[in-house]
Amino acid sequence: MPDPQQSSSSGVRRSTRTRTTRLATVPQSKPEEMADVESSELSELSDEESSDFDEPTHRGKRAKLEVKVSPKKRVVSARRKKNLSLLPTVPFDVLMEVLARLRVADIIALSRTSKEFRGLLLSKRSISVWKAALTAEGCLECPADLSEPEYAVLLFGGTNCYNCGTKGIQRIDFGLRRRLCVSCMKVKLVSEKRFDTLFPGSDPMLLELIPYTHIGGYSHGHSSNGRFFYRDDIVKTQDTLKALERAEDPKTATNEFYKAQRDRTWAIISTIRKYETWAEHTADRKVVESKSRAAQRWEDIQQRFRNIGYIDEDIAAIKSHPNVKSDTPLTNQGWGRVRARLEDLVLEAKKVRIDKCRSAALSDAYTKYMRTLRPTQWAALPRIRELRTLAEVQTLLQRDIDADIATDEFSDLFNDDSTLQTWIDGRQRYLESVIASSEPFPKFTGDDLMWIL
DNA sequence: AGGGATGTCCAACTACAGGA
DNA sequence: TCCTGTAGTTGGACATCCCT
Repeated sequence: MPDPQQSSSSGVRRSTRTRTTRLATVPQSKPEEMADVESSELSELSDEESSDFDEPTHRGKRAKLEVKVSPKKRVVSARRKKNLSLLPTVPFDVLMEVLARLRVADIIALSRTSKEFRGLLLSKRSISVWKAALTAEGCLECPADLSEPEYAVLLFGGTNCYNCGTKGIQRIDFGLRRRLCVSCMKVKLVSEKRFDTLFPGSDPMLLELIPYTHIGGYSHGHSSNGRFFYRDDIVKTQDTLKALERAEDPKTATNEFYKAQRDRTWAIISTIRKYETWAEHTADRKVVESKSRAAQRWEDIQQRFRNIGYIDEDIAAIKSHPNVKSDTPLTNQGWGRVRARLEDLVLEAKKVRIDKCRSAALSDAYTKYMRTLRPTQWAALPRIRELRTLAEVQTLLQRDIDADIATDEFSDLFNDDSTLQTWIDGRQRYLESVIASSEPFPKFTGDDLMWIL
């Protein structure tokens, strides 16, 4: 069977590692057991026309949660409830209209809220709700081997590993119809090369009945030429074949099973690329939308700072701050939370900028003053670094950052002789004291000089 | 020996739980 | 509702293994 998954340039480790497809998913986490239970429950849609309850999965645990409530109290509490618990009692047609307007992730979340909703949403008569939501989300048509709820859960049902429940698995393996974490891929995927070793005595033709992926557990997303099968799929298929051997007409039953499974596998494998491309485009769109929201947030934050008197040059200091880079739209409440933290940084940037400006103005004024003197007088003058230590200069530099300082004020520092003269006198006294306290120069002999040289 | 598959390391990124 | 810390994934680069 030709492999539609393989690119034409097979034989080379593809540089194009399969891209991560980040789709909108239900934010709440879902433990492994839930995934399994849900998977099995979703595998067959309920034929019930009403929203009958499913049997509790863990009777023991559920029993503890049951609280006996008198009928009277129940009525009172129901009236007081302001949650969604009464929603299933809304006329069916109305409810379907409402549900059909929800996002897929919301419908999944709703189906997980209660047995009533689960029963209702997994019943066949709710299919239109799922279809409408999937279409509104721009999804491709539901694959024949999946029900709409299964398809929805695969795309939007959370980023948990289908095997262990590990969160954050962004990549959907459309061949395996699962999300799998790296650890589970290492354990659960069977390379066709190792099939003989791991399943000794099994017919290799068995693999033609099972969908597969080209991304193994150790490939870090690299697509290889080999086929990787999900171990449980192999075991399940083996078990089915064994069961068929006990059928009335084993040969016919087995042949029919082979044909149906081959067709199903072919249908899956031949459409993988299509679904992957869709997922990539969706992920790209999500990134673009996220960037757009982040840009808007940045603009909003800048505007808020401008409104309270800061300039863009200072505001730019916070552009890379995590609170700014977020793509969450800026609300008044959000602004209230982040303002103090960000304003500290903007203020710090403003102080640095003002200090630089004043230092430059000081330097300019000093240079102009020095040019009024003879170069021989410069040696006695303080350097810029020393100048900044003078009390008069510090007073000027540390004036309130919102206060303007005229250029003349710096010039006046030097035009007033007392400022610099005080420093020069102090310097002179210091040098005289150093000379007075130092040892007289030793008298070197010729040998000493030779040694020094 | 060559080339593909597998494995390691690490920085960057992301989702999410828990706290405020 | 938002922020923060953390755990885990992703993906690039490179090393090593293994098959032909």
